Amino acid sequence: MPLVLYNTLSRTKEPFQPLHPDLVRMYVCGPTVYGDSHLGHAKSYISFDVIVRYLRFLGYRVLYVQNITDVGHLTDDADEGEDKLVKQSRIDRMHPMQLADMYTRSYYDDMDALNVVRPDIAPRASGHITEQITLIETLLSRDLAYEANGSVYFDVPHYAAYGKLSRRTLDEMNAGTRVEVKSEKRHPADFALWKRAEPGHIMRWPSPWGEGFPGWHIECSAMSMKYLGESFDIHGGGLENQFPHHECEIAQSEGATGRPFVKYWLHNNMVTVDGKKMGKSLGNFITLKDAFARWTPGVVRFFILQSHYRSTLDFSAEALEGAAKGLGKLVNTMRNVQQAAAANTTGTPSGIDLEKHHQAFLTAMNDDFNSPLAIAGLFDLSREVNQALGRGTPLAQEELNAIETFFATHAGEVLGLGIGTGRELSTSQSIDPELLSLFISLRADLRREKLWGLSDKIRDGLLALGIVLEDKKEGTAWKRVSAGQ
RNA sequence: GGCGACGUAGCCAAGUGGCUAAGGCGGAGGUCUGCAAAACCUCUAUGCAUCGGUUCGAAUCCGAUCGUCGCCUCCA
Repeated sequence: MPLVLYNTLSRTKEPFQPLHPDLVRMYVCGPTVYGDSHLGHAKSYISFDVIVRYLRFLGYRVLYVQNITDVGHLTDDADEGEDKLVKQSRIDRMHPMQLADMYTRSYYDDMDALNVVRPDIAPRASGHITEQITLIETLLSRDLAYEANGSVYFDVPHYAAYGKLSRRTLDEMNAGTRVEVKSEKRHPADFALWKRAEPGHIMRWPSPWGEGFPGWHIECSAMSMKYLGESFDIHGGGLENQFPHHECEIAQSEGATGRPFVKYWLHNNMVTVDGKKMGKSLGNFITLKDAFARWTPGVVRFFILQSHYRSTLDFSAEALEGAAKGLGKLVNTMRNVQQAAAANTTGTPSGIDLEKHHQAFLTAMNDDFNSPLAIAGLFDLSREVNQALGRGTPLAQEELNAIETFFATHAGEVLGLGIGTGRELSTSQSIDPELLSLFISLRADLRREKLWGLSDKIRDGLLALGIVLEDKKEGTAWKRVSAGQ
């Protein structure tokens, strides 16, 4: 089955056909950097990370652009609304750009920990004011925008296709109680392309309409088209950006170019807590830095990938603990294979059909990136492998290597779980392996003498330091306390 | 008020017309082990919010009802 993906534009799964045969151009809405990232950010960026990784795995060349929003958006629709970055910087007594830089670094720290591949281009809104002004001028010249008191608004009633992504009509929006009529706007649905800066406003740039700053949606249109062209393949983002943000992006972009903007719109669903959206407004968010204090980044990543990107994912400590155990099982299997391989024996084929598992993985991922189903397949393989290892008859070196490669590729690289790639996404501090092997050797002597009390003292003592010992036929293996503890 | 989702075992979560409803966690029992740990084996939803309907056949399609949530203001 070829790759199909759910396109919000059509509300159906469509076969994936990039505009150019081997090149995929993809844009994902990045964070507004005025605070630490939380689990919701992780779900979004891990989801699109796996999509990028999988497309590359399929052989596509992917150009991945993800912006950093450092201009901020207004906290409300009124003229006196304050830029979130400016507001936070006043609270923190920092320059807005200092704040933006601080949280940009914080964001990448968290994403690096989660093994999220960095975008190929990470443009900042503040660095692309010129491009945004140019785009606004184009819209003005096309009579799709108008100036009012130093601000510029998009003229929504003059743009017929408005609403095609979110499937809303202007009538419906008129009926809505939450769209306020602004005196400057000709129509309640009109949205700002450029805002006049009031005297105290710190973030301001010169423009043909006086000093001001860009509106809430124009940056993504300007930057995506600058780096990916007027038409590109995939645009991703959180579900809550579908309207108005992405609807406005389409209007601005297609209004300016007259060409289709994006072929596939992908939206990830949210992380919930007790069934409610995790977000800044509710104050129920868990920052990634807090989460990492309790679970390793790998566990967080695994937890997120165990549900589909278009499903909501309910956070609870119990669910995270379950994910930690599950990931530990896969990591153990990998370790078992590596230990068996280290024994360097000649052996017999186990009958494990890796090609079958590969096909199952492709089938799962080709169906709109069904990572939970793909992971279920990894557990199936894991069980087969452990059965084979426990059978007593050693496996051939080549087969063990093939299994190791399979895990390293599918779980480690495509899903980014780090398994078998030498990068287990663990935060625990390292322990000297040579010192450890001395203890293990000492304990082996004690066990030979059946001095169980002393040997158990070593095992318990190491456990207290976060090391688990496992006595096997081939000898004693050790590992850090299972991922996530 | 408008628009749109979702409701599968104690928890997380696949499955969207057809063998006995994936997988993980948890739980019960067992094998292995000096004891553990790890691993493996067996069991753990006659049932997919409820009630109707369509169909030879529905968790899957349609309708109603109940419940939860999202968007309509910045938000991944």
